[in-house]
Formats: sequence, C-alpha cells, structure tokens
Amino acid sequence: MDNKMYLTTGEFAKLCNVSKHTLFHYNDIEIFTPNYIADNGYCYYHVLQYDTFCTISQLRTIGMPLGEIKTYLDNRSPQQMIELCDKQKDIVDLQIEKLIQIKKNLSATSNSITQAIMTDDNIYIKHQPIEYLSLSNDLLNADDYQMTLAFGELMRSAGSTNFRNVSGMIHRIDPLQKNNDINHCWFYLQMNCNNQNGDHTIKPDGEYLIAYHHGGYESLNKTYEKIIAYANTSNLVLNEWFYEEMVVGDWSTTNSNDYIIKVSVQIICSKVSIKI
Amino acid sequence: MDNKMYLTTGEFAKLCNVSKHTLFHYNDIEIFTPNYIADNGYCYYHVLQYDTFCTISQLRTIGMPLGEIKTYLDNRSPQQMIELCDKQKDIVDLQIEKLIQIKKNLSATSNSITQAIMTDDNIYIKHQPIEYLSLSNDLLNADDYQMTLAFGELMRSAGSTNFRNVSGMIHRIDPLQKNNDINHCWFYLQMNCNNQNGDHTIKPDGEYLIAYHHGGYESLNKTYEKIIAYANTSNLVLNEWFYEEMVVGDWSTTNSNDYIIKVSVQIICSKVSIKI
DNA sequence: TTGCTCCTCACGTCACGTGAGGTGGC
DNA sequence: TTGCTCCTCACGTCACGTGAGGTGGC
Repeated sequence: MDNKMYLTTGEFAKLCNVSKHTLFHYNDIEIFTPNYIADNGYCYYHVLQYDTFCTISQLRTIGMPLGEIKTYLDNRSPQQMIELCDKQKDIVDLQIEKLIQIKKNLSATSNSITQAIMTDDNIYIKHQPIEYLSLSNDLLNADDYQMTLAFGELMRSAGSTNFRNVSGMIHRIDPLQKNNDINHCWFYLQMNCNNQNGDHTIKPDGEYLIAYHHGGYESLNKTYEKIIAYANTSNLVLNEWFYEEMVVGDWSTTNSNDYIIKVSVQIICSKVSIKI
Repeated sequence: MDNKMYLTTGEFAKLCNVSKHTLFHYNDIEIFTPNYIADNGYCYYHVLQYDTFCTISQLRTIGMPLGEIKTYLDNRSPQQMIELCDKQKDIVDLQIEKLIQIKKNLSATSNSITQAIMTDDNIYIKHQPIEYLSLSNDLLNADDYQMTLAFGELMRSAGSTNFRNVSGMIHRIDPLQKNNDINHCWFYLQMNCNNQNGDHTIKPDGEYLIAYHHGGYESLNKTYEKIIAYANTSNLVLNEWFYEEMVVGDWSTTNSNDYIIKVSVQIICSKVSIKI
C-alpha cells in the first residue's frame, strides 16, 4: 500500500460522517491533524487516518472528553491502548446498564398511564404481580420535616442513579375501624427482584381491588371510602396494606385535578366463603 | 399526604444528586421551577417535584435537549407522555446497540494488540476462526484516487456508524510465481455474521500461517518473502489469499517503525502428504 | 466566467461550572 | 459573632455550529 491516498478536509469529513468544522476544531486543539498541509493552506488527510478518527469518535460517543483523549494520544503506546480499552469496557457496561434501566422505566410509565386513562374511577378486581419494595422509615406521627428526611433517605438509599422509578406510599388501614388518625405509612420505591441489599418488602401477587383516583391527594380519602364500601358490599376481607401510586402526576399534566393515583389493596378472602 | 414537604435549593440538589447551579439553570430557562418562592427570594422545591426532575434527568441522559423537553412540558398530557415514552424507547434501543458494538470493538482491539506484542516476528501456524468480510472493488491497476474512492465507498457501505472495525487488505498472490506486479487486492471490513445484506466474502476457518510484521508497509514485502520461504521449506501449499491487518497502527504508537501488521494465509495442505 | 470548493476569523450555542460579592438564619 | 447557607450577577468551558468574507481550481 503506498502513501498517496489523500483526501481534502471536505472529503475526509464526508468519509467520517462529520462536519468539516469538527475536523477544523480537532486541528485547532491539535488532537487530530491532517497528515499533509499544502503550500496554499489546503489540508490533506490520509485514508489510513480514518482508523484513528474512528477511535476518537468512538471514545467521544462514550463520553470521554477530548482533553483526556488528547492526553492518551500524546502518550500512546500499545500497552496504554490495551489499558484504555479495558477501562472503557467497564464504563460502557455501566452505560448499557443505565440505558436498560431507562428503557424499563419508559415501558412501565407508558403502560401504567395507558391503563390509567383507559380505566374509569370505578372499583375493579385484578390480579397483580409480585413486587419488591424498599421502604422508608415509618411515617407515623412524623411531621413534614421528618417526612421529607425519610423521603430523601429512601431515594439516596436507592443509589446514585436518580432515574424515574415507580414509587408511592403504603398506608396501613384497618378497613373495619376506618380509624385514619393512627395510620402507619411509608414511602416505597419499587426495586428489581435481583436487588443487592436484602432490605426490602414484598408486595405479594394475588387478587387486588384497584381504583384509579382522578384528582389530587386532598380528595383521595373519598376513593378509600369507596373501596372499603365496595369490600363491605361484596363481603371481601381486605389486607391492611393500601398501596398508593401516582400514575399521572405533575410530569404528565399541568392541572392537579387531572392527577390519577392508583390505589390497590389485596383481597384476602370472601367473608361468604368463610361462613360456609 | 399534605403539601408542606419543602426543600431549599441546596437540599433538593442533594436529593437529586446534581449541583445547585443545575437547578438555577433550569429555573432560568423556566423548564423546572421551584414550587414556592419566599419573600426573601429563597426557593423551595416540593418533594413531589422529585419525580418530574427524575424524568428530565432521564431524558437528558439519553441526549434529549432541554429545549425539546421544555416543549413537551409546555404541552404535556397523559397521551403526549405515552407517545414520548414510546418514541424514546426506540432511541434507547439504538443507543444500546451502538454501545454493544463499541464494547465488541474495544475487546477485539485489546485482544489483538495483546496477541501482537506477545508474539515475535517469526512465522507461526495457528487456527483462525471463520470471518465474514465486506470487500471493496478490486484494486488491480487502480491509482491512488481510485483506491481512495474504493476505500470511502466500502466504509460508507458499512453504514453510518463510523466505529473502529477490524479492517485491512486482501492480496491475491500465487506463492510459486512471486509475481507481485499483477496483484489483485481489495480493502476489507470485518462484518458481524448476521449481516443484513448478503454481499460478503468468507475468510474460512482453518490452519493459517501467521506473521506479525514489525514496521510500516514499505518493508512488508520482506515478511511476505519470509512466509513464502517458510512454506517452501515446510512443504506447505498455501491459499492465494493473504490477509493484511493493521494491529498496532497510528492510534497506538507515534513511531511508524513500531507498527505491527498481522499477515495471515491459509494452509491448504502439506505437499508431503500429497506425494504420499 | 460560473459554480464549486477551500481557507480563516469571529461570534453563537448548549448545558451547565466557577468563582465574586453580598445577604440571611440559628 | 461565627459559620453555615442563601441569592444574583458575570464570565468560563466544552465541543462544536454558523455564517461572513475572501481565495483557489476546473
């Protein structure tokens, strides 16, 4: 192979699928310079430089700053290249993990909103899958400040990735007493089943009463009353744990009257079947 | 849940794992503003705003500009949110694919350099796996300009992702004639086995003569001669196709004398065994 | 000559980061 | 009062993008 396969800046830019100004910029900061500059100032890149450009482009794609790339280039050696590749592999792994998590979140959000806007505010019985939840401290008697702290601590404990996860509150209510004053409650965050720390609670799979509450928190007690009334009429024994999840919130609508909160509670059994 | 769970800018920034100035900036461009501003100018964010912040952060992570996010926010609705999620899922899929490709490239580069620097410039017999190659036009009698065009066309045909792929040249040489003047040769690009267009050539698996040439292209003919001499001495019948691959090139060293080019050619059979 | 490329400034932009300098609450 | 936070400018930075204005080759 000879050494005369040269391209002008524009031609080389087309080959690399970038703008000419990217090459000008790389030339300015002396990270990637043309192999030959003619007397009239015309820049010529050798086709073999394509390989080097591709590696820069690749490292940029995974977020490495040009300064760091230049530092590597100024001290390059086969051994350095091997170390660079091995280090970057780990970084790429983390990025892939993040993106997979985001994709899951996007799917979950899309699905739960679709469900919510397709369902009216009646009570429905539905099977719910098992979920693994991470809980905050018990918020019984907690004031605003303590609740805020508990929320922050829960989010921090979930790790540094502050991606949108399914989160909400659990209320512990004895459906027969209707005594809301001594409510225990917790913030929760839905975890992957394969979580690192074993510090989680299970929302069991089974048949649940589901209600999509349309409106903000201030009117939410009406939906609780509807659920309990429905259970009484249908002679259903409910679990004490009520799960509250904001499905359509501030992010999806500007009007808090359009909020949709999904409330779900497990059906333990039917009173009728007990009596028999 | 009441509405008094407020955090100052610094506290909310900690919760979100970003700097205060990120929140100031989001406030400036009115994409994400504090829920309440006191008379003294102090900003207060509600914990429930965390959810919205996370979604912004998530969309930023996948490269969506703040302007586009703001446009969505200004026209948000549950239906818009569903469409946004579904669209972004496809984008994330592409990003994941790219990263997986980059990871493969990094591994391949690291491995082939490790092999190259561990091996001296003697001739070795090694098993090589099957490879699927995309070829340029035949470069027989091509001048520099035509070679450059052929190279560009091959790279473009590989798609818009200009990531570092294994590439090189194939030379067709009759080892008995040693007539290099009528060489056919081609640029090649290694493809994934599951390539879309069936327009590819196979480098068959089998036993190969391998030589790691230390130095630039100008001295490469010496390595060719060594390979052919070795084959003659060892009574090996070689395939006509010689594969040339730059393993340690401009990217890994500043000195072209330290280039390492891997030359490989398949062993068809041993003359001895034919004579028998 | 026309239409294309090439070049070099110089300033713009995007998403923040980095202090400077002054104020506020316990 | 001390030490912490809060705020608002204003300018810096990173990786280019966007013209403006002039030149060069067929």
